[in-house]
Amino acid sequence: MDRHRTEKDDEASGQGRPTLKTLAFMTGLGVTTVSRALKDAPEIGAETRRRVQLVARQIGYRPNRAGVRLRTGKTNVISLVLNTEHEIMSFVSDIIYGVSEVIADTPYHLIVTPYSRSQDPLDPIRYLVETGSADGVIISRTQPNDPRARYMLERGIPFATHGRTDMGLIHPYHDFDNYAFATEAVRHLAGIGRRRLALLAPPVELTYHRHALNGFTDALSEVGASEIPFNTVSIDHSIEQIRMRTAQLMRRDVRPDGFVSSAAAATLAIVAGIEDAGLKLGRDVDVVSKQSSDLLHLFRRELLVVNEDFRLAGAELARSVLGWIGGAGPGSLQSLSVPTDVLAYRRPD
Amino acid sequence: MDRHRTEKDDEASGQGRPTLKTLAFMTGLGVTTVSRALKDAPEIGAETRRRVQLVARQIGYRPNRAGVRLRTGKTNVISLVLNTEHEIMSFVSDIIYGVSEVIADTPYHLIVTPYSRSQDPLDPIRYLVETGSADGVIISRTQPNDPRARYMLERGIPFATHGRTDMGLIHPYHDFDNYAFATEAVRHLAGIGRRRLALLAPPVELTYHRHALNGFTDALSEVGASEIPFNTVSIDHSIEQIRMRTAQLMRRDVRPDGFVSSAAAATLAIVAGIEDAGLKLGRDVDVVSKQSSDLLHLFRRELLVVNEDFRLAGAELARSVLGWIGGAGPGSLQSLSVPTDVLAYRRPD
DNA sequence: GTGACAATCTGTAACGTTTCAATGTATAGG
DNA sequence: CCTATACATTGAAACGTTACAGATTGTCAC
Repeated sequence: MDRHRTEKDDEASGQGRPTLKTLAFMTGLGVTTVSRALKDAPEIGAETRRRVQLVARQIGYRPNRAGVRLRTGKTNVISLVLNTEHEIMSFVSDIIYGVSEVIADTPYHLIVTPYSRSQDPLDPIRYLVETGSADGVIISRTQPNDPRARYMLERGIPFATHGRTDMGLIHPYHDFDNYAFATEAVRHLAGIGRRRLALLAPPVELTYHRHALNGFTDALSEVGASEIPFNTVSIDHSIEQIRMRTAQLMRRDVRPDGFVSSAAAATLAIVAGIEDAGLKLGRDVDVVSKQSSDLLHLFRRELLVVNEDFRLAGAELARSVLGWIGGAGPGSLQSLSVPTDVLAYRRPD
Repeated sequence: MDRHRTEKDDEASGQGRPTLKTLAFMTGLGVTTVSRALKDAPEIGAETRRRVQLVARQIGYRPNRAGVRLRTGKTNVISLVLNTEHEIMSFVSDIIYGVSEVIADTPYHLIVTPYSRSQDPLDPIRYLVETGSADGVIISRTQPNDPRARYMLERGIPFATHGRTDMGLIHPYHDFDNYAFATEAVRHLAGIGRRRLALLAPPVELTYHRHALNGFTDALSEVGASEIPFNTVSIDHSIEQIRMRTAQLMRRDVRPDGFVSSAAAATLAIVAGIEDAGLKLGRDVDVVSKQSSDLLHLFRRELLVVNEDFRLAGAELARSVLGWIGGAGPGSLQSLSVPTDVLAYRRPD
């Protein structure tokens, strides 16, 4: 009764997911032929090919990922590597959605590989590469001299970075033009009469700190305004810290009459700090801020905003990785997203 | 020269990732023994076991996922199924981080499976189940009669829902107690003298719409306040729509003097609408809002907030799915998160 | 009619793992 | 001394796929 079922070639094969064997049985062909027919190999007769593909579609055949992966080493996986503590909130979901959009009609799956502040950022990358868990990787918080990018270049695994590196090595990236953002912001502030400007920059270790800073200082000298140093905090600091430092700064004799802020959440803190010091936004001081969703104008109408589209970034990053996997040259997979103009509040219609 | 390499048993095996074969060769044992030794099977000698495990650790052996998956059907994957359009922003990242935290020291990977508004929400679930792509699934936007939960229960695939169902079927879930939130919110508003309250509820199709609504109305009659209907919009509507409707409502003769808002982003819109109508928060009207990160008080100090911890939700959901996969009873894997008190603004120290 | 050649199709092996059914080796009981 | 019994270890097969080397046709030139 409990003899183990031995029907060697399970001709019935009505049970479970269809496999190549199922298709082979149904079409009366060999497994190899079916496999090749499905991928349009040239040595398969045109009619056979059509027949196989028809049957496959009818019964809803889907290649078994484990089978493919074991045989070929191809995982059909893109890994998005994220820092669990730093990444700004809406950022993450938008990037994910952007990536999803692009890989939706490919066989790729998106896996999220997190790492915490305490860890070496290289750890998750090493894991992915050593275990061969992904065909391509997307990283953020890119540094000028980024060990992760270097490591993956050495190992020859396709990846794309959110933000640029500066190591003289070529790899795909997508970046927001933070230099342009900062210059435009400064010009705008100068245009409305602001003369003493402060920059809330990204943390120094990230590449775009320099971009923002260079844009800021270049534009300062262009318009003849002066900088009020504000580099004891970055957008990575807590809301409370930024708020406190801003308030301190605003209580000084020589205080800024304009801010450039590299992140929306930080802007909330800046404004709070300004108001803590008893000053008023739009009268005593103006703030230009990046934002990734259209919320800052609800917060304070006086804010000046520039939009950064993270969903687009996600999509571009995914396209880049897929492109590299597909054999395109890494140098041709780099893109820079141009900031919108500085936008003042507009009453909704 | 280009003869294909035939060294059948690659005794050298110094190349590439170590496999069971590598370990077998190094220890002089059979592949089977090694496999069993690594998983502490009882019929393996104690010393052999130690020896194998030592060597495995030394050379950094990691089981090949594709091999395991092909042989056993176990994917070691948890899938988080997300709606690409509706999910509120910070929501997603926090959930992901919560899940990550829990699966960090398990062999599980997290894959994100998105679906768009246009799609049948059942589509991604069907895909996952049919292709056997995950050992467990997490879904959100749970409905009272949820086809996805029903489907997965039928197929016997472990899952957990963010939010409860109401079909008389038992499955793991994590939920925020929105009934308690709404009652507390109403009580608080009543406590500061508010008498005509409006509720900005979740969309009707989601289970927690009822929870919030019931809590709201129950507490209304308890405190003897009255409801100003505000059900032409839900938190799923756009910022602009909520803002407009709020403004309309606030211009009526009989207008609310208190709001209960089920989402932070929506609250920004409500406040904007209130101010569009020329009224002042804290004087003409008070608003109690849920929030998932501590930003609303920066927005307007007069806001009253209740915190919902999505990271916790993610962690609980992950624990539930893993528990079910591990054989625990689905009924024992349900949890409800109790709201904080209603919090007024407190000046930072 | 024979050989050459192209056009199609097919069996075998392998990827790394686990399960099944043995195999071998001591130990103890008779 | 033989046999039962437990213990430790093992090879073979299978999961679904693809690469490789053949195998089977039919066609055509001579």
